[in-house]
Parts: sequence; C-alpha cells; structure tokens
Amino acid sequence: MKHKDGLTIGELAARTGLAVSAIRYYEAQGLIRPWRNPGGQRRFQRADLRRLSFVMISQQFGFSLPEIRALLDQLPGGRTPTAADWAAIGTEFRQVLDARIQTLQKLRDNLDGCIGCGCLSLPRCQLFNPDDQASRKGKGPRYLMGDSPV
Amino acid sequence: MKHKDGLTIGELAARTGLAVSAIRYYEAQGLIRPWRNPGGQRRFQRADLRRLSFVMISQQFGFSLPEIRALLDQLPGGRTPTAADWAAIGTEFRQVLDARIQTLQKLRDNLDGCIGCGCLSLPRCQLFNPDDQASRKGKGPRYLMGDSPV
DNA sequence: CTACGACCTAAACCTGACTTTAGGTCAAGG
DNA sequence: CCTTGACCTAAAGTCAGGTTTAGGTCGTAG
Repeated sequence: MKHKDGLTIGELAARTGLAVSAIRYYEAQGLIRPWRNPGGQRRFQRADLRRLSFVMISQQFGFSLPEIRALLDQLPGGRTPTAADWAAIGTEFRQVLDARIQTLQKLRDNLDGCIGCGCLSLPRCQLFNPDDQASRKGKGPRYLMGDSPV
Repeated sequence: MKHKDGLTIGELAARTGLAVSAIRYYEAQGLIRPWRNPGGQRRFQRADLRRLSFVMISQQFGFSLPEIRALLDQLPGGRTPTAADWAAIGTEFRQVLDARIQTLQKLRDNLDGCIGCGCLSLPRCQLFNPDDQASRKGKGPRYLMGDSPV
C-alpha cells in the first residue's frame, strides 16, 4: 500500500541526487511546497522532481535561490504545471543564457586579442585591464560581465 | 617625492575598484605579495594591478581563490611577468573558457529542444530531467556542467 | 507489538569571500 | 610639531548555501 499519497523526501532525494537536508532547505527558502501526511511527514508530487531539476540547472547557471524562486513563482499554483508553463519560464531563462554566452565569448575574444598581439599592457586591452584604465570609471568594483541575472 | 617606492594599498584599491579590505584579504590568501616600507605599510608594484585584474576576471568565470592562486603561481617569482608569461596562463584559461561556453551552448540547445517539442516529461529531455532519469546514475548530486575548472 | 529505519524540528556548525570593528601607528602638509 | 587621513593587525561579523547534531516521532515488516 505504498505510493498512493506522493513521494517521500527520501525518494525525492534518491531521484534527484540532492541531499535530504538540501530539499528541506529548499522548502524553507520557498522553492518547493510539499504537503504533510497525517503524521506530519512531507509528501511530494511527481512534478516536484521537475521543480528540483530546474533548481539544480539554474544554479549551474549562477542563479541564486531567491532568483530561482522568482522564476518558479511564475508557475501556476493550483494545478500541475504543463509543458507550456515550463516553456514560458524556459524562454526567459534562455534569454539570460544567451546573454551570458555572448559575454563569455566577448571576454574570450578579448583574451585571444591579448594573447595574439602581446598587448597585455596596452590601453586597448580590455581584459587584462592595463595598469590603470579601470580608474576612469568611478568607484566600486567593476562588474566585467553584465551580471544581475533575471 | 611620491611614487618612488611603489603603490600604496589605497592607490591600488582606487585603480582596481577593489576594496582595501579585499586586497588585504587577497594577500592573506597568497594571491599577491606586496613588500613593506620601513614603517610596515604595504607597497605594491604596478604589475600587481594586472594581477588583481586577473583575479577579478577569473572570479567572473567562477574560479575560486585557491584556483586563481594556482594559476598566478605559474608566473615567474623573481622578475616582472612579461606578456609571454601572462599569455601562457591565458592559454590555459582560454581552454577552460571554451569548455564552459560549449557546455552552456549545449544546455541552451537542450532547452530549445524542450521548448520546441514540449517534451518536458519525455525520457530524452536532458535538461528538465524527466521524472526519474537521474536515479539511474547512482548517488550524489549530478554535476550538469563539466565543472572543476583548472 | 516491537524494532528499526526513515522522518521530524531547531539550532549549531561549516566554507568561501569578504567587511566591519576596535584599538592603535604612519606620513605628509601647514 | 601637530594634526589628520591613510594605514596597520586581530578578531568578529555577514551572507549564501547548505550539513551536522541532538533529541524525538512515524510507519511498516516481522
């Protein structure tokens, strides 16, 4: 008589590869909302496997948990998310991803230029900021990649 | 009669955009090795500007400080690094970078596939790991990007 | 019904990368 | 000489993202 009331946290952990403690932590951060069985134990939907996969992937891309939460909050609350629901998030996600790829490529190309021309100390080298150019741009750390995802 | 004995930490901070405390922290982590003036204050070479730029850039790529240190330790100890010295590191660096770009592109393409075909729950969807595929691969979190830089 | 593993909470602990604080010292201009 | 801002150290604090620990409960197989 198993399997009628949803997945246990242990099953979810085994299937996602996450630690049980991590899943509980994610719940605390509002990334996932299991219900409780009469004994107070967490029970998860199969759709939560996808939610957690999404969390793991997003982390790989450098999203913080609050950012991921904001993305997940776009999923419908009442019903199980459909492919279309996920796709809506995916589109947004993909735009950030494209931007990151471009930034990386730009940096790589700068790096190529530097190596190719030996210009590491020239003013036009934008990667190894030569001696001083950064000081022209005012205070605070420079964010070399257009960061702030989402 | 300034400027005969190297840069102060404040000058370095102003020119890199880093906080003074961060530069001291980097010294503690072995990323930079200033000498001391007779009064015990740190004095830096102009080449250290480049070192710190390198640190900042490497961090953008997700390298940890120990990893960055390992890269910087390849620079010559006795003399000021030449363009060729930096280029040697740059080459290594670029390889990691290329690998990351490829991984991102692969993930993005998977994402495209998912969105395009609505396969979010099909076994062949590698991005939103469908319900269960991860459990086939044994224990522990999955590292979806071939990570471990350096 | 009893054992035992899986589950529960709360709170403490951990690492990385810093910043802040507290209590002084240094150095350059007037 | 004196002041004032920049500098010094050591230690504590911060934040994210978890893990570990302690002490107790649940649920299922035998």
